[in-house]
Amino acid sequence: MKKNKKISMKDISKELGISITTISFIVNKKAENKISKEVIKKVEDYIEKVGYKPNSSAQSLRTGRSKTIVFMAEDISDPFFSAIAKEMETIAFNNGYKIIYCSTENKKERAVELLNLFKDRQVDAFIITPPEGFENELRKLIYDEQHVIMVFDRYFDDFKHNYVVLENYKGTQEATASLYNSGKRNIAFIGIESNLSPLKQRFEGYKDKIGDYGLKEYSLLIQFEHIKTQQGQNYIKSFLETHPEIDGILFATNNLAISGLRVIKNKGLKIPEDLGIISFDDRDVFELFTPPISVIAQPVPDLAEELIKGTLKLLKTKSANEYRFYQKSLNGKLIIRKSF
Amino acid sequence: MKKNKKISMKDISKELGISITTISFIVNKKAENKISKEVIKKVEDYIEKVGYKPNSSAQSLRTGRSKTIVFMAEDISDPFFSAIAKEMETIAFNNGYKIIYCSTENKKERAVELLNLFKDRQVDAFIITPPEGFENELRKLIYDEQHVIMVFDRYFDDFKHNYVVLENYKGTQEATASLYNSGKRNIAFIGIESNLSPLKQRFEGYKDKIGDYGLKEYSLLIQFEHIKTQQGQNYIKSFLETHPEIDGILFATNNLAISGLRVIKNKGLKIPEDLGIISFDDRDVFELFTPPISVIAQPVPDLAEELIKGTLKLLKTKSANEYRFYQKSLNGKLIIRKSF
DNA sequence: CTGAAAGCGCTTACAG
DNA sequence: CTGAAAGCGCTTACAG
Repeated sequence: MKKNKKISMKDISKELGISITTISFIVNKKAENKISKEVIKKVEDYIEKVGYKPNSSAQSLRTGRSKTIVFMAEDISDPFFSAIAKEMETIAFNNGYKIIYCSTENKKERAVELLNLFKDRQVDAFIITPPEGFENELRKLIYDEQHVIMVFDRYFDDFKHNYVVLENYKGTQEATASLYNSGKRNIAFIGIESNLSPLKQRFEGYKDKIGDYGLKEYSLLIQFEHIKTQQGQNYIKSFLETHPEIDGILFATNNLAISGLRVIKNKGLKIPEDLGIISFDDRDVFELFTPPISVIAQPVPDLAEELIKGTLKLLKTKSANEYRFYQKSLNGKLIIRKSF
Repeated sequence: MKKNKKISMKDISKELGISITTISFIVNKKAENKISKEVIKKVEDYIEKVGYKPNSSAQSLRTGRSKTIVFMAEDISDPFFSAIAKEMETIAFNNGYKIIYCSTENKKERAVELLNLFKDRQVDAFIITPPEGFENELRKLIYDEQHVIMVFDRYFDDFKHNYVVLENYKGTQEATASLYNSGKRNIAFIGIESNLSPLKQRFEGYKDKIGDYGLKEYSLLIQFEHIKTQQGQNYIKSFLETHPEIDGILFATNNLAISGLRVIKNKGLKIPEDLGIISFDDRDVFELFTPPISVIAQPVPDLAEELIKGTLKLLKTKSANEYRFYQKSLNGKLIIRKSF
């Protein structure tokens, strides 16, 4: 079946009459000051010629490191997470790491299942967007010290961990302020019912700002599973109908805004005349919408870079036994278009 | 560092006084008719209790199979490919396979690089969207018979291979017909300059249909790297300006349509009055656009299912030495909205 | 029905 | 500067 049998160190050793040890050192670039220049050259040339690649399973078995990172996204098909995945890819590969992806769908059970699937499977690091209720599993995972754990998009207060997140509180403060500055005085917040840090902080940012202005608070929190459903749209619709005075809406996530925009279109409401709109996260659809929707954009390339570079750094320092927490919080970027 | 050392078969063997062989059979469900019920029970209970998981590197090293599939997408951050990735995920995991992703960006050099990165690294299968000019590498890869190779989204005529693709020719025929039936008589095709099968066939479908109607052909082919750029938009703009009689446009891909819609918006052209529009591939933005854009949607869940199930099937039959080509061609779905 | 043993392809401590 | 050898944790042909 396998036509050309793969070549191993043993084969090279026999062919060149050089010990496996020496070859291993050369392959792993640990030959400096140990092996003579001629031998190195000879081996490297031969490796080049036959296209030898070390067997990674054997390496992993021997070293306990697999050069594999699991990216446990909330949903790999979400534009935000897939953009992050794309950005991380090249940096990971350039450092000899491969990335396995999976999606928790923000469900604790699913996350636990996935974790069990990968936990003992020779994975070096996890980049995780933990769903609600995942604290204990996460804490255990960190405590075990078997893997590097990098938490993304959210974090927990009750224990220390590595994370890369956004300044969500600041983001909605700014967003609320810009709606206010355009003259809106009945500004609503449409968010998600959740204890996850970004969702809570986005709500807080709005509430505090509204408080500063002495305005009335209007808020609708939708359950995660209804964000993209007709049910979710119905909630938004009746929310708007019970509060016809609302003249501005801040959507806490892009998917929420998309559901909201469907409702607004169906009701024939005019943006920005009837309603000023701003959303978290940028997407093509916001720019192409009529009128274009203002957003607080997340700095995807920066987030991705922090995530993967941080993880790789921890992977290195961990084996050197110098462990420090990696915690980054980046600012969102307000992009004003024509929606208020 | 590692707090709780992992348990191995040897540990279980010592603990229970049962040979490693027996334990291996039980773990691999090959114990039936070989090992007594009591021993099986005893071992299984112990495994359950201590949460033993076999070391996958050791398994891979021994068997030569890694239970890993590489998904070499054109671009994992593209909504189409990330949706496919998401759909494949669960089925793969349920069958004990993990998926590593990467993006070729439709560049041959990048694809070759990625291939070299993974080729000898104990990967069982590749699901590939090959870029243009990748035929020879692909052919070699298939000929080597080291991996299962499943080609996605496009195929090559000059050699036989497994693939899952769309009926692109039919798709643009239908699209052209529906533009015609709405009264448009100067229908243009905006596509990509490429020899890749879907791109060629989409163009062919349009040309043949236009020929059937005895209409004049208008076409603009843009290079892959300009699809999302300002340059690409400039091409579209001047194309429309040199042919002001054009009253309908068929866009060959979603990204092309998005660039086109930007141009149309900027020029203040009215859809559907001035221009009827239809695009390949569905996206949120088309539904939310004013007016909503008609599309030929690809059946993402079906494509993904065929892809991963086909790959898993080949992975099984290959080891059983019964090799047949897996070739599927699915129909797109015309979704009529308000854009003509 | 069960077990001893070889070997997959590496890395690395040790010896010289 | 170089090599012999142990061992990572499995699977599987072979023996009984």
